[in-house]
Amino acid sequence: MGRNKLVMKKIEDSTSRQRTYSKHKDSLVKKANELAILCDTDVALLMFSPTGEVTRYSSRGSVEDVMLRIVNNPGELNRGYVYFNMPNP
Amino acid sequence: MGRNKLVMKKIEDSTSRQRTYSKHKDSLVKKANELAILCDTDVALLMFSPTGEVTRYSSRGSVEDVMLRIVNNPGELNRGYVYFNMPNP
DNA sequence: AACTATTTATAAGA
DNA sequence: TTCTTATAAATAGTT
Repeated sequence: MGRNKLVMKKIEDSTSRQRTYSKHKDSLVKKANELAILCDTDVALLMFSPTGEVTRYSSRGSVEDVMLRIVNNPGELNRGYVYFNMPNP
Repeated sequence: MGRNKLVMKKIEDSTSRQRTYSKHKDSLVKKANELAILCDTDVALLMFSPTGEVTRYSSRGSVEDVMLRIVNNPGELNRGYVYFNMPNP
């Protein structure tokens, strides 16, 4: 989006890549938080910048707390969605 | 966004809440995947629907694999961002 | 760090 | 409920 259409591949220029990461990180956390509030749900988000800096968001307690909800309720694992290594659209 | 401005509070009507959850879930996973590809980074996302259904996304391996990157590199924890229970903007 | 043209997401409506 | 569409929101490239 923006001035040009998005091409879904790695941004090769490291400065642009870091800048894009920073923008997208903020909006991803914002949207995760919106979802948690609007729908009154638990959301946990964890990501690494291209330089290895960690960003964590959790709607309730820590990221680990949200994950423990799965550990403590294994049944939930089998009735949700799992996305692994999605291919480019 | 859309026809009206978004009010950042819990959607009280359960049907609307579930419908909004479903849409936002899909776009959140999409954006997490975009970030992972564009910036060549690890992203993990975990959420629960209003009815308890789990959605998990990870750019590499499982959500647990991404989390293990933190466990295995505790130093990273201290130079990132942490968002806990963000208040409404 | 701000701007803005444009793309993308989505709240209501059909 | 699945599709449409008007509008809000995100953002790529620029300054």
